[in-house]
Amino acid sequence: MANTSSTVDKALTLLGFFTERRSAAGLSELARLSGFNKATTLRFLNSLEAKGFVEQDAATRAYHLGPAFLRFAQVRESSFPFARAVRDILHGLVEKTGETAHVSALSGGVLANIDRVESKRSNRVVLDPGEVLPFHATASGIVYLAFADPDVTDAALKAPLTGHTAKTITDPAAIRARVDQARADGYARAGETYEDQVVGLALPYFGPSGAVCGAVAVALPKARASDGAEALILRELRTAARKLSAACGGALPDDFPQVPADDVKE
Amino acid sequence: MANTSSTVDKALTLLGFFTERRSAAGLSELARLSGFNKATTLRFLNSLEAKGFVEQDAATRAYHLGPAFLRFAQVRESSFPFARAVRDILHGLVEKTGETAHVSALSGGVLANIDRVESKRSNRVVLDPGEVLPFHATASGIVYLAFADPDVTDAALKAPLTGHTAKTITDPAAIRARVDQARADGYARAGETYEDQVVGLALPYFGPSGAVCGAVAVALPKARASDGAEALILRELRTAARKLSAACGGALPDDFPQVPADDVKE
DNA sequence: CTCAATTGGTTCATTTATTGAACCGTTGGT
DNA sequence: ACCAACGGTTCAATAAATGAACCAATTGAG
Repeated sequence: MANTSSTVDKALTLLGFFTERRSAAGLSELARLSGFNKATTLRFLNSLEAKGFVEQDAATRAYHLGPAFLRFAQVRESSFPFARAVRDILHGLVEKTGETAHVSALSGGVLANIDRVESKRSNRVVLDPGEVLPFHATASGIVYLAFADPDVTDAALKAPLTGHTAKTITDPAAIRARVDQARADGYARAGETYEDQVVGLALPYFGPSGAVCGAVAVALPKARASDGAEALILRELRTAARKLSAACGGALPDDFPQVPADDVKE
Repeated sequence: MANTSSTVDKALTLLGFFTERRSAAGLSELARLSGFNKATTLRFLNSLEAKGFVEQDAATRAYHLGPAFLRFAQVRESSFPFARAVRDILHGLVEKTGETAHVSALSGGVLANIDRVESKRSNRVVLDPGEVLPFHATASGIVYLAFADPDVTDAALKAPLTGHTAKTITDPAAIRARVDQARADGYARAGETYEDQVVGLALPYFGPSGAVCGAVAVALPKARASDGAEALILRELRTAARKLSAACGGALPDDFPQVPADDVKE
């Protein structure tokens, strides 16, 4: 991945520093985060602002994501009504499983949450929309790598693997084993590798060319992760992955593994 | 405004060529539209693609807006839940007036539709989401200019004013008179200046610093544009503009003109 | 079945925009 | 009054953007 070293590339990375937690940031802060010179950062911000990708708060002088995203999200949506489909599918998953569900997609080299619907239970898993999911520490990431281009997988495993909990696996060889397992199983399971007390189950979904687009996952408290519950979730995830692939104009591959055992009653 | 001629600026303008009508475009087409060299255009597209701002269809090789917009729209929304408020307000307007309503915002130097909800009547005005509204030919544009910074207004009137219908006003002085009128009235009306047989009514809404953010408008077929109907619409638009300003963290200015005559019964 | 036109994409010398250290004026804390 | 950190500006040095010419692959007409 490294540095493609194109100016627009750099400018666009600035946008990636805006997250739910840090929804606004000042010039110096962004320069520090990005490693760019302050003058450079400012020029980028001005360009981004001119096109509505960031906005500057007149009072605090801090920058935040601009209204262009509302507009372009609309345009994309009108020709490619994906967000709506995702939303419906997630609601279905939450209703059927009772747990928090989320969908991620590869966007700019990272797997990022596209949308999420939370469980209605009081003890539930909470996720940030737009959150970036580390490949090695989440079920979504593992299952994505399992069906991704080998180059992508290699690149992801070469990157530094940061620990998130005591159980996070950071040995590339061990991750690779999990990835291979996920490819054979057709799903991935992550037990407390990203957040304590949280278990994740994920399936991939595919685009028109048959390439993997992202993952759909359910996250639940470890206490409720019984075999029966997980089997149910995997069954629901499979139909969700199928619908999601359809919404992208794709489909699950013909040789995609049956999920729990084989309860073929479509 | 002219051309700041920064590389990122140029790259970002490519995104503007994707509209509801032209949701995908090939390399040559984009190069033609933008006037950039093919090589340049390709480099831009590659950078944009690397960050998820465009995607390339594997089969047709055409580009379309990427999933990054879904993600960033989410992030922006989570810290600044505007789209949701807009949607609710528009539904309210459509219910009360029976006509198509839309909200626009300045984004990248142009006034672009943020969202729209169509009337349920069979004879209704149809709008494209993400559509760019010409300042001089729409009620939204006029009323925006009326409350915008004088520099912005001057710049907009210096740009070439293209005709859209037989009734489009293209004389800068005449437009300026309309703008001044709109500032005095607190609203703008455009009769068939953008689309034949369509009348538009628009009010501005304001952000935290008291600066105008965009416009909220109702568009209806000329045949239904009776005085009574328009008065009702203006009344509803005013409450919509107030809510919308609140959603931005702003408010209508204290000296904002009362709309129809004065039916003060809040 | 050819020919010509158009497509997406590549190359590389020229040029032009990008870069960053040092700078300025403000602001906010002590 | 001080200092530090802020947002923003300047300008020579330099690295990156540019674009005409060039491929290879489709496409469509005669």
